[in-house]
Amino acid sequence: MSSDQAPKKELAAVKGTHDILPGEVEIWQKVETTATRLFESYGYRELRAPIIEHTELFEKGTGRTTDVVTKEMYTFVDKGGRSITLRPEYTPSVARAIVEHRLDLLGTPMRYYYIGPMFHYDKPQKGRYRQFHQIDVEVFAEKDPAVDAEIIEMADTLLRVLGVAETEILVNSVGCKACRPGYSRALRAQAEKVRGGLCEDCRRKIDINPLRIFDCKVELCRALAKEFPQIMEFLCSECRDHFAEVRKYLGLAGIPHRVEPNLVRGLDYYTKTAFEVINRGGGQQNAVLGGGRYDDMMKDFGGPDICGIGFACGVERLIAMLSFKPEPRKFVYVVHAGDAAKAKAVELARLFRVGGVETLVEFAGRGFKSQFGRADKLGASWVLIIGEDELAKGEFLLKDMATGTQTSGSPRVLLAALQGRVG
RNA sequence: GUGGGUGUAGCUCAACCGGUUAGAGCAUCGGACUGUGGAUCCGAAGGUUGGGGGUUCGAGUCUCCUCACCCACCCCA
Repeated sequence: MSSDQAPKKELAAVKGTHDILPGEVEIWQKVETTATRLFESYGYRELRAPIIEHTELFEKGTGRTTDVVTKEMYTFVDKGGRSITLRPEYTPSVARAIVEHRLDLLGTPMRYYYIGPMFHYDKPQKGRYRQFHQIDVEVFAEKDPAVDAEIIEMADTLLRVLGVAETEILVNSVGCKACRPGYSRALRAQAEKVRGGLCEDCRRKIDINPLRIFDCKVELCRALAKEFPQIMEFLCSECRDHFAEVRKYLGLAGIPHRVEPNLVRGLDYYTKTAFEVINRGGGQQNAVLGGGRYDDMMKDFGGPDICGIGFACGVERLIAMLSFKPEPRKFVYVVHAGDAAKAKAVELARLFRVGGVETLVEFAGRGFKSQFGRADKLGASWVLIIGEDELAKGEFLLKDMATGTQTSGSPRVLLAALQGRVG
């Protein structure tokens, strides 16, 4: 019946998902290779986890009370009766892999990165898609604040190397199990006093998670929140020292940042350091990167007591800020006419490719003129000409499309000339 | 999940107050031009006006439903 009503529906991409076509995919490749090289230079290694996990992993890891878990997961029952979820975030998968493979006993640094798709069942809008992509970085078993600064430095460097401007790094500490309850109580008490002035959502937040009142965009709420106690005054000495050290190392690294006492994270597991990179010029979905420390997550969901810290960067949001124009490719277009020339075209193209030269052969059977037109339109740097004369001589013409000059020579001579000129 | 906006050719857009066969530019393909690109000229192809119902003698136009996209709330990277 759906096919009667909307015959084209099955031929369209699923709502909130997108094809990344040639022309745009080069930007993705640039971002991916840049991030990969950068992270590897810090000693981080790629850890690839499956796209699907047991639903329970996110319920325990991300948190049963979070919006992500309660209403935004792609969850289904597989044929074996298991509840399976398309990962909404990556951190729980890495934690799971560590426990499953006892990576903590290997003695190797537990510094991992990954770039791949995540899934949220949300209503799509700008900067928010059902399948989106994240660059994810995680460090485990490093409780030293210097590592907090290290990954913030990596995040900042990634953005700078990619040429992203107009961003700002916000940092905060959200405390720990020892000190945050006290702060929550103080916050709740203060919020209760001004309950009548708060919006409906914020009144609900008073009981659930008063810290999230700081996220509200309603003018009056923001004004009232300014008078609320600040977490810095409530941090225990350990958290206070930790935060001071993070800032010290950020300062030594020359990383500009702003302490934002109202910065809170959406996921339950964060402790101590929380940070975010926002796009100043961006619209509503202006958080391009966010993360923090989660020292209790592993233990809380039944694993070993290993602390962690990490961040996730939204690739779509990152790319939206890029003005990067990919370099035009340098390649050879082979013009050929006749069966013998076609066979020779295939042979020489193979030779060129082995020699590291990108070479395109088409078989549409066009005339010479039309083939040159194709080569021009596709942006070929050179045209290799294979016709009867060339076949007879065993020497072929190579035309430089920019200058129009043609040189004749054996395939190996021509290849050698090209090899010096391809990037 | 809740609101608002927009859907016409591959792309960007026309089409009066509801009125004949829904047009143009770009792109595509072909020809002028049978071994040499960008230009020019000529031609062709391309559409169930997102889909479905309703009103009407007549709907791209009005109306309802639906789908998709965009924007905001919400959430978050």
